[in-house]
Amino acid sequence: MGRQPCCDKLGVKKGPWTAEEDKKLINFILTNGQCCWRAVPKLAGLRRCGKSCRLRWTNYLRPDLKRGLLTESEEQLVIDLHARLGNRWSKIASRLPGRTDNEIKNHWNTHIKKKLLKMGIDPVTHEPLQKETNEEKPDPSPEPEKNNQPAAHEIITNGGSSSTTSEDQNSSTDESSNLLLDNTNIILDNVTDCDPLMMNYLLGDELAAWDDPFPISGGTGQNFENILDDTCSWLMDCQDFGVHDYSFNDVEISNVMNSLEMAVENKQ
DNA sequence: AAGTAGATCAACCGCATCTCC
DNA sequence: GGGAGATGCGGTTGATCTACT
Repeated sequence: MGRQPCCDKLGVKKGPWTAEEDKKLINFILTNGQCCWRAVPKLAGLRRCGKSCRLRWTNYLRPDLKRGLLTESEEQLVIDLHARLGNRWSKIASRLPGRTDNEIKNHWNTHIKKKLLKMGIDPVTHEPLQKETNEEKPDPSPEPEKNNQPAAHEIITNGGSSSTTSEDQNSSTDESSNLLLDNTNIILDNVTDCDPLMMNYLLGDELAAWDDPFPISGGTGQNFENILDDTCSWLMDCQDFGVHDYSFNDVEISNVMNSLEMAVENKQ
């Protein structure tokens, strides 16, 4: 005897979320926190499956999300991380505060991939594309040193002047970590428009708070307070978040504001 | 102004792993 | 320890938007 299925599929709505549904989900999670997603639709009065609710929350409604295109520094970071981690978008996203794996994946496929191809870099291997494209099947054991073009993350992060070679990508984890650190420092040097979250990431050892950015399952809201730092005046800035679109009434907004203020006070 | 093609991105699907019974 | 559901992840789809003809 296992558990009950996540959703019975019957009567479960699909497709784009409406403002009303968003509002219900936001209200529910603000009140109850993230517990078991399977129970969320029922408790929140949504005709959605838990999976869909989780996705909607993590990819779109989460208050700690940044909106808009990735900055140049974020893009550089994505390229660098992708060179090391491959298509592990969630791992990459965990290094970019306020960004979701879906967002990064989309951005990669629509922007970065093209950019790299334009630069003559294979977005999969991060190695320079073989010029002899007439040879569909290159040497099965190509020697990267033959091509003097630097790899993608070198061009992006080091302006192509790095001494990093393709061998580094196959080196030990420690070496990779050091390289990442080096590149991160370079990025840091070049970052001029870095926002606090980005700085937090770049300067901190690990972004502990972002490992579990909104985990109210324990009911303490401890980390929720963390995201209330200067960067997350998300509800205070309702236009950006689009709260008005959800037709919160004054009382609802007031309740949320009070909660936020209390959390801020507790933190101080 | 209308039609078409390409770009974008939210959401879904299916698989892998984790967790619970 | 094994089976089954829950959750998370990556790939893909398709609706919508934008640019171009």
